[in-house]
Amino acid sequence: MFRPVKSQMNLPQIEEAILEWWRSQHIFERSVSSRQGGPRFVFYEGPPTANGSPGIHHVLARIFKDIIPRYKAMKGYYTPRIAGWDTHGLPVELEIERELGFTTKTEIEEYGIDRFNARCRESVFSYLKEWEAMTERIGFWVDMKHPYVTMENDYIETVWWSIKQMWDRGLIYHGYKTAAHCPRCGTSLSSHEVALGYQDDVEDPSVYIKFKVVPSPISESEQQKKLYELSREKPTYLLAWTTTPWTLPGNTALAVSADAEYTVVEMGDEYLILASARLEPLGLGDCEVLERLRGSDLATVTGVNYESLFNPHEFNVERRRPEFVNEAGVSGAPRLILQKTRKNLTYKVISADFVSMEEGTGIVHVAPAFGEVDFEAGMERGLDFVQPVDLRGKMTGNYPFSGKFVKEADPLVLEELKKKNLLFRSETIRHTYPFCWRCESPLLYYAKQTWYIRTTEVKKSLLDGNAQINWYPEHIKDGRFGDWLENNVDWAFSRERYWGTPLPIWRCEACDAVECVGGVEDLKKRPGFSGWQEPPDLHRPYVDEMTFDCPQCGGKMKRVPEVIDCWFDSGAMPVAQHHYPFENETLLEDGRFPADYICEAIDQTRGWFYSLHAISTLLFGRPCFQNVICLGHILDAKGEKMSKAKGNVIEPWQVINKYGADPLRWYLFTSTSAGNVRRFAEEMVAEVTRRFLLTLWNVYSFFINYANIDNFVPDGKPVDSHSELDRWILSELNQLIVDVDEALDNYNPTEGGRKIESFVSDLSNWYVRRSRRRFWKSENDADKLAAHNTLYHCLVTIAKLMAPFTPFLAEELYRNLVCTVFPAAPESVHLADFPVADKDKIDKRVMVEVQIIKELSSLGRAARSKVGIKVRQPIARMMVNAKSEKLRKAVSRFASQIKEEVNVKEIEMFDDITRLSAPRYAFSSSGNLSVAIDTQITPELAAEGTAREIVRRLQTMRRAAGFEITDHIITYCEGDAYPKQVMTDFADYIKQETLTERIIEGTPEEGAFAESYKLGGGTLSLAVKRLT
RNA sequence: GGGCCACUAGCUCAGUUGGUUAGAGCACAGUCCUGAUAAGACUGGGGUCUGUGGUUCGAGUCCACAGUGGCCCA
Repeated sequence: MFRPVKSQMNLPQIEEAILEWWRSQHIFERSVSSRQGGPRFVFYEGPPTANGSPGIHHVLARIFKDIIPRYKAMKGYYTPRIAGWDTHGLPVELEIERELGFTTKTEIEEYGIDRFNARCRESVFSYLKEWEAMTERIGFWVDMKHPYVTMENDYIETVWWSIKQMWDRGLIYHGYKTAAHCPRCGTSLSSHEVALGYQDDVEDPSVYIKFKVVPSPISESEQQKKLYELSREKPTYLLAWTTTPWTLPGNTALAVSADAEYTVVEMGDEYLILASARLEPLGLGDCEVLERLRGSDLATVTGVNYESLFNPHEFNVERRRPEFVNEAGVSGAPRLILQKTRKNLTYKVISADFVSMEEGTGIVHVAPAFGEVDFEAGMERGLDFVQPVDLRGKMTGNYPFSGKFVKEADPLVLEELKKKNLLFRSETIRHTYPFCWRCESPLLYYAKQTWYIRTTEVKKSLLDGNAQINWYPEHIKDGRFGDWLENNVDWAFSRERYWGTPLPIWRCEACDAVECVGGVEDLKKRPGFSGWQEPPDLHRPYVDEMTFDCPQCGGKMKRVPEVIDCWFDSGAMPVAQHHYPFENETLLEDGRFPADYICEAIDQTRGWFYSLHAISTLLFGRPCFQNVICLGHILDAKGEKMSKAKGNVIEPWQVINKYGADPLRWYLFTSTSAGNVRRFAEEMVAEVTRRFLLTLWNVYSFFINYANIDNFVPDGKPVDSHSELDRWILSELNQLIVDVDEALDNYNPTEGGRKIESFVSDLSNWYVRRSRRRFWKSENDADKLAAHNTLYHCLVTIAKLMAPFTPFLAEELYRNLVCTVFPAAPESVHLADFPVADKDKIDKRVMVEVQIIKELSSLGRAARSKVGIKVRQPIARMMVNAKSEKLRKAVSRFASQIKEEVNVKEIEMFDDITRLSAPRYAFSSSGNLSVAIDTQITPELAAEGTAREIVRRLQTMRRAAGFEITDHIITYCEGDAYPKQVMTDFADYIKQETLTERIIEGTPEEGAFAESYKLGGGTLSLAVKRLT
């Protein structure tokens, strides 16, 4: 006996009960341990930060992470899943800064790095409980009792080890990077933060500056020679444009486009040089043209020289020049070497591909201290580096505008240039400019020293490794991810912050020698080591206290101040989660590396996907994940990004509490492909529940109902039925197993889920619909048993197929269908094996035939509806055009099905259906199928129709009266002659269909449920009374 | 400014290697069916397959350009 089931379903309640049962029976742990000895399937969890509430996008990622290992476990793979938490990084610090009301780093340092970091440490798990609750509630099975945590000493130690590996191979260097810098907060901003603060319509100066050409007799072309002559005739100027006058003291080059044409024009007593294409836009089209030349004539090896606008030496500002020199232990790092004082300082014209002809003059002012392209050009060409602005945004040196904030210096700089007759034109412009998202100060691009990992060294290896990875969707591989790798630049991985893995590099205070430390023992055994504290904490400020003696000069070595990018932390998880190589030395050989599967959203191409791949390639020369599902983002129902400000954020708990986790899971799996952007609408979760989950539930409750009525007990043997209907659904079922297995094997839950949906629709709307009578009939014969067995087998198989998708519902079905009757069976569907298709049962022929039969039935119903004959009214015959042998066979095999479905007495094949005549026949056709129905209703057929009408009324009354399906009744009737006659003529039929023991003519007894109807042209009063 | 993805019915999505009249579900209207069903069936309205060119005997599908939206980078 199965546990009785109602046709209503309260999923949230069922799910909570199953969660409780899973917990108490340790089903997750056993689903892993029971497959020990099987092949390994390795999943890596990309660690979320637990200092914010999990959102709907986290649910999406976590269920896609979940489904594949669940499937693999059922396929016999040993698949432990370790949870992880990302605990470092700027977002954590910003949260604490906000709490403390800090806006500058000075405030943090005054507060104390120890206290600050202690607060960070506390805060990272502030939402841990909620994350754990959510993770469990949505059925993401992952070991949260033994997670890896990026801030733990062991984890940090492995990160140090991995950095040391790179260091030893010369892959780490100290270089420069241009970053957006907030002068008020005194810190660099990450690109994400910069993106938060763009403002449109910012008014800035738009000025044209004249740079005076120094005549040089050294010429490399005719044009250059001409230029020399011109510049001796009259003062000649290169005209450049800028919106940031305060950067002009830092100018050390002018850039032109090599292929573009430039013109020398006459302007009163002087000559100007600018791009020919910019003459008209600047209103200089009428000037007299003296010479035309190419950019490459200006930017020759020696270059046209021009006078420095502000010679830094005159204003007490340093002039440096990049040189590639070997710092002790650090190879090939560019350093900026101080240059000697020089009078009459001149700079060169260079050519560069960033020169635009769309704005300005076609000659670009280059200041390597400000701006990324400027800086890169400076490094490449060895340009001078002049930095006249400090980190607070104030002009240094002793310029007339020294001490002023850059924006305030702008007009003063222009005033100076005007005095020197170097200002050609001064206007203003409105454009987009970034501001600090916290304090709204204008951001300054500023070149700073940063530690780099030379990833470009292994670029080929990165690309080769990527070629071995299966990306879902595929286009990410050569698209977004492949492009990112193709354009690889060295990884600037240090951060001037506090709460992060400290960079394990120590520098000698005396001789500047640097050493990299690869672990705690490595550190402690250094000569003269001191500063260790118990219990150890490898974070700042404690690690900053640890010092040792310089092996070069014996001086004191102190750690450099930087921490590392938290993306490096998470990217090191394949080794760091196991504290490799300090523990688990066999990690690389014992099957725990690389991962078979990872899954995150698309933004991780430059985040975790990259950091994993880069670190693995750097350390081991091969990728650390083989298959990856890359999810698209979730937008709201209107296609807009969810944000707290817009108030369109979906709260996952609300959806789960209302509908349950499985409907949400099913919706997310099947609504669109994993890689697509998706719009989330709560109503769609409701729809999926109604359309699919409830349909399945009702098939299930239908089965339980009748199985219990008949005391059906499955025997566990393969179903062998002679019924064409059974053979059809079993064929479909086995095909479904093949399809779902293949879809999940190809990391495509969407495809697999949709196949299941379509099967369940067939099962409910054709198999059960067409089999109702077989379950309902009173004899317990072989056909009924076959029907029970077939439906049972279908439901059990679906439960197993759906287990990875909807683990709760699948469990509920499985526990009742299987565990109640087979005590020896695995007690959870998640401990069961994934179904294996019996391919012999797949019969394409029968599948095609049923398709035809369904279509013919539709046509029959359509023809009836055209002439207004209700389906309840039997008709004499339906003609089917007999176009092919295949069709004839299908019809003959399934004739009884069509007859019932269309409610027709006979099916006949007819060669030329068009010879039948209207109005006797009504036609309907679609594609190459057509049917005709006989519309003539004989009195016999009419009476039968009336009988069916009576049965229908009685059934409705039974239900309205609240009787059970199996209740037997007495039926009373009184009324006009015709309906009463029908009741008499069809008494047996009516009694059988409505479980009526006796039909009594006359007034019903007290307490009977009574109603009156107009039927067959007369009135009939009916009443039903339950027999006790 | 560059790259990637998407765009098919009011909404959510299918649409195989280019090949009959572009489909499904939801929603809407009418009719029917029903002792598993919160369902289902039939009919109907609703489509310049984002647009413009091109390749082809033939384009929703392939190519180019443009537009809109999303993401990433600058």
